[in-house]
Formats: sequence, structure tokens, C-alpha cells
Amino acid sequence: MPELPEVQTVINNLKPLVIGHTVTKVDIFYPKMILNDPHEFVNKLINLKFINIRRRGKYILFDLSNNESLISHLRMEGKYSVLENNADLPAHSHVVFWLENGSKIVYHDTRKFGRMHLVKTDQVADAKEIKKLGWEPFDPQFTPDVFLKLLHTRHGKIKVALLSQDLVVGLGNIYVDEVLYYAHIHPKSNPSHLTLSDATFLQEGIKKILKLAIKKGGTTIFSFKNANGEIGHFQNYLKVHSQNNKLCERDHAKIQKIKLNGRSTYFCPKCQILK
DNA sequence: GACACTGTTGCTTT
DNA sequence: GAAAGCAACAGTGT
Repeated sequence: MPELPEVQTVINNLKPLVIGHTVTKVDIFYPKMILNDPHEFVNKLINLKFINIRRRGKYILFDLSNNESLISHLRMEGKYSVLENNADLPAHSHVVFWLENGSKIVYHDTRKFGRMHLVKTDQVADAKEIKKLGWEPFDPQFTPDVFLKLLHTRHGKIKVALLSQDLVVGLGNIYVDEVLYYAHIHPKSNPSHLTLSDATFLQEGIKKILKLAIKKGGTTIFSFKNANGEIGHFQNYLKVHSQNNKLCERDHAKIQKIKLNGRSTYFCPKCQILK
């Protein structure tokens, strides 16, 4: 489900409901989801207070009192909802954090792909899934020069490189198609063949598209909803993704859908140049 | 009923 | 090592 804008939307919605509140009880209905020992996980969390909620790539980081942080990834379908204590649990609820103020944070996830674990806050950056992440797109030090150098270390296909999360984080299957369209680059292009001008457009596209998508509360094509159960609206701004057989607004060629390493990929065959 | 498809990532195979 | 394939899982559409 979620790419960077959806993860950021979840965080923005959770923050006012969760920060400053203390965990009184934790229920785990699907232990495989917890990468720590589940008993240890529960015991550590009791009596801890949520201090902050942050993001690194598509990972949500809940900072707790006692210098522990919860690293959580929603994968395809994970959702957090904050509900009244006596409210019914949604279908596919797997972890429930009960709070002292009469509410509960519920993690529900139809496909059970999501994962979470506790680490010491000062060891978040060293956690193995965090350590290998590339640049945050809004980091001012992530410049076109830096990006181009990284792109030139890669062969294969640009779309695959941008999805890998180890050059730049946050893009998934929807936004990567939009970014490549913005930059007039064919998804099968070889990253090593890109120029500084390409890197500049790509980077500009990444920032602009992600920023607008955050503003619109993310994209809902299949199932994304925020912590208040609301859908996003960026699907109304998609130029190519899910737009097969519609006409490109730049040159009116028909948007094509292909499979690229198993992922559905949408692009304009006329104005996205293969390099 | 079978099969294809879905917003992610990480492990296995080639 | 790089790149492709597949697995984790459940639901929906054809």
C-alpha cells in the first residue's frame, strides 16, 4: 500500500492522538509480525509513553520514553487506527496498544506483510533495514550532482533503481511512474546513461510529486486510508499510473502498460525517452 | 474454480 | 555480485 506520502499522512494523523500517551497493555494476535521476542516486546512497552513519531524512508519510527523506538513498516496493506477502548476491532487486527486515556492504537493488515520491532532509540540508524536506506528526498544535501553519481553506479533499469530504496527513499510503484513521466525518462532506461540534466529533472520531480501527494493526503487506488479512516486524493492527479489507454496530456499518445520486473508500469511511449 | 492482480521487501536462484 | 524470480498473505475481479 503505502509509499512516502501515505506513510507521512499516517504519521501526521497519528501524532495528535498518540503523543504524550502511555501504553497500559499490548495484545498481539499474530506474533510473526513482531521481530522481537513477543513477550519481551509487550513487557518493554508497558508504561512507556509516546514521545514522538518520525519517518525514515517508508518506515514509521515511534519514539518512546525510556529511549526505546518502535520501527514499523506497513508494507502493502498495513494501517493504524486510533479507536475508543470499547470500539470493535477492525477485521485483520494484529496488534493493539491500549492507552491510559481510554483509546487504543490498532494495527490491522489484511495481507499480514507488515513488520515491527523495538530497538534502542540511539540504535535506530544502525538497524539493518534502516542502515541500507538511501537519501531522504527532501534532504538539502541530496543534490543533482550527488544523485547523478549514485545513478551512474547502477546498470539495468532506472525504475528498478528508484524502487530499490538504496539511492533515494520513498518511491513505490505509483510515484516512480509519475516521476519518470515528469522527467521524460523511459522506465527501462539505463541509469548509467543519464545526464546531469536528467538527474536534475528527476530530483525535481521526486520532490514536487511527493510534496503535492502529501498535501493531498496520499493516493487511494486500492485500499489506503489514514488513521481517521479517510482516503487520499492524489489519485486525481496521476498522469500515467493506472491511466492505460488514456492520452498523454503532453502529446496525446496512448499511455502504455507493461510489466517491468513483475511490476505494472505505465508510461507515455512518445515523450518518455529510452536512454 | 482457476488464475491474474494488488501500494513492499527480502530471500533464493540463475 | 548483479539481476530476476518468488515468497510472505488475503482479497477482488475476470
